[in-house]
Amino acid sequence: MPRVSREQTEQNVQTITEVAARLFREHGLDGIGVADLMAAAGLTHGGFYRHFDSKEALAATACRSAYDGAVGRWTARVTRSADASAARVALVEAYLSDAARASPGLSCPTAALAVDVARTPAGSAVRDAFCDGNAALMDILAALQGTGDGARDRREALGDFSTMVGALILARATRGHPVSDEFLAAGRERLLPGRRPAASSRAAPTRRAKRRQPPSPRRVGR
Amino acid sequence: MPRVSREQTEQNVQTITEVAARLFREHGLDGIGVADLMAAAGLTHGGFYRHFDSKEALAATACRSAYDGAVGRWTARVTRSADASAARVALVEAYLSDAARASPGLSCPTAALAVDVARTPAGSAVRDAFCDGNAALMDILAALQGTGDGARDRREALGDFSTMVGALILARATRGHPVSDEFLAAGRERLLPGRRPAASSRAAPTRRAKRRQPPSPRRVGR
DNA sequence: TGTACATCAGTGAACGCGCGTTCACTGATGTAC
DNA sequence: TGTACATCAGTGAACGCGCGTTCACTGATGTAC
Repeated sequence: MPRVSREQTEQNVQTITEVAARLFREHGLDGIGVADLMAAAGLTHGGFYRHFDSKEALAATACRSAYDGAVGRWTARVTRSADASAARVALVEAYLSDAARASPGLSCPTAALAVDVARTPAGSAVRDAFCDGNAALMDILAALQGTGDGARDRREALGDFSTMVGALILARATRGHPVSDEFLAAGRERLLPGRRPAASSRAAPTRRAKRRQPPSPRRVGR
Repeated sequence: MPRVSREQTEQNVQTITEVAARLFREHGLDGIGVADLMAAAGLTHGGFYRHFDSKEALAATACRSAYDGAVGRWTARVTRSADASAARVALVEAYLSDAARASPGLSCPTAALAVDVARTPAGSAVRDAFCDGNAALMDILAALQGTGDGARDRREALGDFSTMVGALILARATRGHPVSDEFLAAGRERLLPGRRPAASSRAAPTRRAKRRQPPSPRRVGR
């Protein structure tokens, strides 16, 4: 049933983009093909090039779409929080959660795509999309640091994010081994020292709640 | 010139493994083919299956080889250091250096392969090799923490390593942008607070050495 | 030690397959009158 | 508003290509005597 209404066309492009944003994160930029992407969007592969110049062009668009989603989720979490410090806690706990580990296709594009992007030529469209999106996330995280020094806020945000990305990637790579939970817990402990483990994490159930500490200031000793 | 001496055969297998250990890290497990790997080892692709059951089997062997190299380099650096604290500093500075960012094929297998491995089925040989090698690195790093508590040493090591891996991967993904240097610097600052930037890094040359601090204890406030 | 022969590491062509991309075609949509 | 027709989103076959893997072959190596 060819020739579809104008709004249906727009809807299809949107669906392809969103499906690609998910499947590229799950399988990598080279791990999923045009035909599979189109099939996942409920279409056949032949029509793909009426909407995108190439698979690489879709990858860039999908990457931006993935970051749009991430920025939206981060912003919503910040808005729901009482203050900047609570927002930072909420972001870190969501980032280093069982749910995030289990669903790379719906979680942070940076953690899912960074290594793929690093193997991409320097001027590529995907790389630009990645850098733009990543910068947007860093701006959100920097605004929550509250040191009163913009440059320092930024440095702290980059440091926080390095730990978040590393712990999440390591937890995913070791999924199934006990060390996977340990990475998530170590990342949270490093960024939110003294906080009790979130309910969703059962990294060390045997000694759960052994030493209940008062909620300490979020960054000890700086 | 077929049929080669027994020792030449062993040498060839060794060469294939080492070449694969480098090229898999550079291009990803799916980013380099058997023919290219064999060519890089100075051979043609036809003889490959006399030595390895499959490309995947080579990937597992190459992964172990990559970790053997990494463990050797880490151990050598520890041996050369005056004490555990100095060894930790040396490891972090080497890990988050310009040289490491520029040469994924010769640097940490975890940073190069973690995302690829995460997309691999849970029981795969590559994943096992990855987890074994990673555990060996964690043991080295834990032994340098010196909190006097083994479990805590391990947690600190996993936290350190999360930051190291995250900062290196992010620096690679953003290479060419100014933020790339910032990630390396932020990771070093986070793990080695108060230390002056190493000579190889010129992340912020304009305010270099503005505030020279005394060498502080390596982990403030814990 | 010397000779005859079996072994097998390496070669290069070939296989089937899946990929990104192209294209002739279809028929409902959107437009011109 | 109604009609005729051009447009073009989507289809499915086809293209060339590179991949992982197989295989018949070669001839130096290693061994049996």
